[in-house]
This record gives sequence, structure tokens and C-alpha cells, in this order.
Amino acid sequence: MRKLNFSKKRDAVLAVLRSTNTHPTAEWIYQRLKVDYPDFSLGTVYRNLALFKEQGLVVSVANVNGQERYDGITSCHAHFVCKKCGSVFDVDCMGDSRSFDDQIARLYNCEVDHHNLCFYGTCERCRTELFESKAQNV
Amino acid sequence: MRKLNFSKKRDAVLAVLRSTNTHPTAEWIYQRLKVDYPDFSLGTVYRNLALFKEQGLVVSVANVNGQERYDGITSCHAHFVCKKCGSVFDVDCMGDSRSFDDQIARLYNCEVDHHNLCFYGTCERCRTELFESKAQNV
DNA sequence: TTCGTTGCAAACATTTTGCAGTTTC
DNA sequence: GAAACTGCAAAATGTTTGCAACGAA
Repeated sequence: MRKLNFSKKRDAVLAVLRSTNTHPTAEWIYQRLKVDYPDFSLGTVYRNLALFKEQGLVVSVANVNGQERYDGITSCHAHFVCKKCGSVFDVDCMGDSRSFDDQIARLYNCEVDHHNLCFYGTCERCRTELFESKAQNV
Repeated sequence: MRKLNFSKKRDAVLAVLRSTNTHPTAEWIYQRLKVDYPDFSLGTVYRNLALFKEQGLVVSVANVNGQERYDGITSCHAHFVCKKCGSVFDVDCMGDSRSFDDQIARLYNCEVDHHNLCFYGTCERCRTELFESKAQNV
């Protein structure tokens, strides 16, 4: 792994990722930090995201409508992706699924760095709105 | 859901997806069918993939190096993605994880269509090659 | 004849990258 | 001073889309 210098902006990217549970896009992080650093660049977000992923500090959750969603909170949990509104929620992890990794590694003779469990469907809010709009149409 | 006509090429796309366990990219499917249909088009692959996904006949497994990987075999199983060579393997599903969906739906008041479990790491072959090349360098 | 499907190529959107200037050590 | 980091904008890449021709019902 190559040598790294300290970087204020890199720290800021990680801090933003750790401060939210919205599982933001690169663009979202960019807009957020553009306020504090007027000369901030989208390239910096992408470059540091790539770095964080290498280091295991950040993980790709899912690609929603063509945009990758990132998570800086690496404690063990799953995700739910709403196909209507595109929001991504944390879902409590059942059991110690970290041991899944070891199990798979042993079974398939491979090295497992991490896993990603995603549920896809319609979230509570969108279900309700769907129901309400249907009811109005009757 | 809208009305559908029969289409030879659409059938062919689905057949290809069901005939392989390589979890191909759109491009791969395109190249494969280009042989049988010289006037075959990449747009047709994408359009039909979108359709199949709506219908639940095909599922997006993971995005590997910027390309989406598809699976036409929808029986319950997980996947392993090798970060070195980019191959995607089937992994036997432990337990009846279909009931996960119901559990999540009840807990979070949402509708769950399906879920996706992916393990990321280094596959057996790539581990071995890595080891061999290291050994030679000593 | 109607309308779904396709080929083709242009358009699109996100992500990556090259380079020159800046910051870290 | 050397090497890492960044801004900027251009390039790259995978995917989507508009339109005219084609095929199914």
C-alpha cells in the first residue's frame, strides 16, 4: 500500500461519509463540501472514495439509478433500497453475519474481504403514498 | 404491465442468460448473439434486460469494473465476486433466505421484492497465482 | 393496419484521468 | 526539494434514447 500524506479535504470526505446515514452519492458529498471549500472538486471525491474503498474504510452499497451509493459506517448491517424514491436505509443485521465470510472462505477456498446484503423493494413511505393516491382516484 | 409481442431476439437474450453461469455483461450477451444474428444490436440487449428485470426474470448481481453483471437463474443463491479477475461465482445459499424478505418486510413495513447477497474477495485461482508469482520472485 | 420491436448512431451521465499548480513532510 | 494531493476540464465508458424501418398479431 502506497505512502499517504495528510490531507484536510480527504479527512473532510471521510467525516461527511461517517456523519450521515443517507448513503450518499459522490455528487452529494461534493455539494456538501463545496460549501466549506469553495475550490473543492468532484475529482477529489472520487479519488478519495477509491482510496477509502481500498482501505476498507468505505464500502459501495448499491448503484441506484446509475449512481453509486457509499457507506462510511462499516459496522455489520444490511441495506434496503427503495425502487420508487431511491432512498437507502440501514437494516439491522440478523445474527453474526461476519462469520458468513469465514464460512464462504473455507467452503470455496477463497479470501473474503467483506460482503454486501441488499434488499430491494418499496419503502414504507412510498407504499403509503401509492395507497393514498390510489384511494383518491376511486 | 404493458402488452408484449413475441420476439425471436428477446427469447434469444433470455436463453443466453439462462444457459450460462458466468453472470455476463450486456456486451458479452451482445457478442454472443451477434454470431447468430449479424444485425443484432447492443440496444436490444439493454432494452430487454430492463424488461426482464421488471418481470423478475433476470437480476442484477453486481457492478464489476463499471459493468453490470446479470443473472438469469433466479433460484435462491448468493454470489462471490473476485476483485482480481472480476469473475462472479454462484455461492450456495445457506438456509431459506427467501424468508429473510418477509422478515424485513414485517420489521420495516416495506415491500421486499428480492434481495442480493454478494461476497467480495479473491478467488481460489487468483490466490494461487498470486502465491506462485511471489514464490518465483524469492 | 396497428403497435410493439429493432438497428443504428447520437446523446447522456457518471466516473476517470492528465497536467500544472499546491501542499505535505 | 521530492512526492503526494488537488482543481480543472477533457476524455473515457457504459447505458439510454429518438427515429425510421421492420415484424407480429
